[in-house]
Amino acid sequence: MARLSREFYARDTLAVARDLLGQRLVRLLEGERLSGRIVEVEAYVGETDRACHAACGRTARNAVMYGPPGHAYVYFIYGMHHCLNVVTADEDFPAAVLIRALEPVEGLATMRRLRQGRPDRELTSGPAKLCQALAIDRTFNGLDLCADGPLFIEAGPPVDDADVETGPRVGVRGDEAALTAPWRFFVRGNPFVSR
DNA sequence: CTCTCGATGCGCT
DNA sequence: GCGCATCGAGAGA
Repeated sequence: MARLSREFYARDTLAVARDLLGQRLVRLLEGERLSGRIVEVEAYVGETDRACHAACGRTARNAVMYGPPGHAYVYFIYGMHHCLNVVTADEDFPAAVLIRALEPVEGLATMRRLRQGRPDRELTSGPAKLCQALAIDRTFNGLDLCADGPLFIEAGPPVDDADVETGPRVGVRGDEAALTAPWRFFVRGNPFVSR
């Protein structure tokens, strides 16, 4: 399967979020492929989105969101967790899609080890869980997903509109618009969708 | 099953 | 200092 192109990411963020469902996130770890099917994402769109990390303008932390599309934006949260986003839309417009859940496909044994023997259902059913299962940390911040590197997204079988469900984003703070925007996209009925 | 709460590092006000 | 795009343990039902 082919690696997704820069053009895929250089589109409207909500369209990218929708289309990321069904694609394959791949992590190369010591020669092994760890991968999963993307089943849940959330869009964060520009400085007017009060839940977006760029809501207060550009800082050192969110600078990658202002860069070119197709790069990883990885941040550290709650003193112990990492979350993975992919940068979308045009350069200088801060937007990204948070990868919230995967259905594990390759490298299950290694994922179980990295997740300290948690049940398979809990290997990648959350944004910080999947980073732990795929050994993704801050050193991946700014990584080009379109280049020849240890982290990328491959094309997978598309998800039919009938199987896509949307809703408000999980765990966000902000104004009324940020709390109610239906910018969470997930595969209906998939057991690896968070909560 | 549901709910509550503590852990823990760091960027930003 | 404050607050965070979370997780998992523990308690109760």
